[in-house]
Amino acid sequence: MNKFAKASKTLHHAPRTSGVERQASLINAAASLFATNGFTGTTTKQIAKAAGVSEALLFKHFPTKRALYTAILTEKAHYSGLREAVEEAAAKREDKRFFTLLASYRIRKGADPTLFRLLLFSALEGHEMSDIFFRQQYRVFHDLLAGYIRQRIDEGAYRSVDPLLAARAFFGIIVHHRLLHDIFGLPMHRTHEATVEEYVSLFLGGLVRQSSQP
Amino acid sequence: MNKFAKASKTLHHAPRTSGVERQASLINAAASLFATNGFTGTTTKQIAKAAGVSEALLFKHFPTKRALYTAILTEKAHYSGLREAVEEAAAKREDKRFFTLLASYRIRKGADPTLFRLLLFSALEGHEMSDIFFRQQYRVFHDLLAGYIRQRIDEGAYRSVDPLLAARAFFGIIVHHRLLHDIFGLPMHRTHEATVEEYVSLFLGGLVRQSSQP
DNA sequence: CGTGAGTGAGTAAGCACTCACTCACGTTAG
DNA sequence: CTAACGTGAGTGAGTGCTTACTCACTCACG
Repeated sequence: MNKFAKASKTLHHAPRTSGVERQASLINAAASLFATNGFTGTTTKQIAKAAGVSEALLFKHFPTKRALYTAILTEKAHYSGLREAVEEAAAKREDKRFFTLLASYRIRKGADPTLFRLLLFSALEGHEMSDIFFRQQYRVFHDLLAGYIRQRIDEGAYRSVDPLLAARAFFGIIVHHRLLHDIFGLPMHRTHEATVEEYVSLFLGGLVRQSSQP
Repeated sequence: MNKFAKASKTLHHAPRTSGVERQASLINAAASLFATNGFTGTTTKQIAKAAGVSEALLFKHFPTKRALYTAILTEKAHYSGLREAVEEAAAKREDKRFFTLLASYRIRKGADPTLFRLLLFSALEGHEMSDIFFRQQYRVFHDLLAGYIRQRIDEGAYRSVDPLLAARAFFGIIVHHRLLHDIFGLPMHRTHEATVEEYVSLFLGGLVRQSSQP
């Protein structure tokens, strides 16, 4: 990581980068291009150019274009530490906070659509890593959500719905929002926060007015 | 349509097909391939083979591969006559039927995922016809739904929610269901009818139990 | 001076697309 | 009734270009 100090010795010729750094920069460049143009829509020439190296070097690091794609999906499959915060809200039975956390993790200012696009492309194009990528990015929260709903039904707090379908419904609202705005390019019509609040309120409270006058 | 009678005259050489028929068979073959592999993932050779003609003939009908893709999106942009049935339910204020109709139009036995896949691919790959295709396939019902919800809010039947967001939430549940099953290949865990009913009930009634005991 | 980062110049296969051509068939001139 | 003809369906064999991938090679650095 202290390569820069050494690099100053040789000014005229480019300083050499370590293998892991180069690999990372190739993965980043490729991920962005694959997310934009898909697997078949991206050429190894484009990737090499974006990473600032020759195509030959790309193939020194990854034996095939497909292997590079696989490496990206494997690397990007890791998720951030949202789970802990969500589980805390779940333990305290803070329903609104629980759902708001889940929703605003995906609906927020400056959320990067790269992962979402990669996920969709990999599923549509039928890449072999698609399943694993899907499971890691998606299934984790899906199961967490379904488990919480089941628990709250058992406690009598929620209506007796199908927990799996309810979880999918909530995810549907969120995922669809991203589909509309990140993929189809629809403009936002409310702020992220107001949108999340409305979605959560709708999901928890439903649409039909509960008769307060009998 | 009586080409086959004439065909019996000449056995050794293939009977000729009219231009419009050939065009239609090319569009069908191409639509299926584009839906499966995307635009860049499909070759003109594959399309020609699937339609049973030479590549040269394909280019007699469509000047470029892109023109063929555009022709498909234009043709497939038309939707069936669901709107009338939905508007009838809306006029009668049959809430449950209204939402069930909309949902079961997309969630039903043997629903063809081709259109959905084409829509997703065209949006992801950024084709110029994507917008029009999206509008025709999607926006129509979206606006219809938002309009109905707004009306029912004015009549005091629904809670005072944002009609646009509510419409998107409902569509989200449905679209996400198709995403999971048609694109990600998740198995169904209930019947189509039971699933639709649960989704509609969830959307209309919400998740949280309404306190019947004060 | 050995190791490994890095590349220019390939290669064979595949790509979208073209061209010169054949042939089926309905129309029409003799 | 037939023969010549025009039109349009249909194709085999290309075209130039791009693709994923390779190889022989250079050179920076510990």
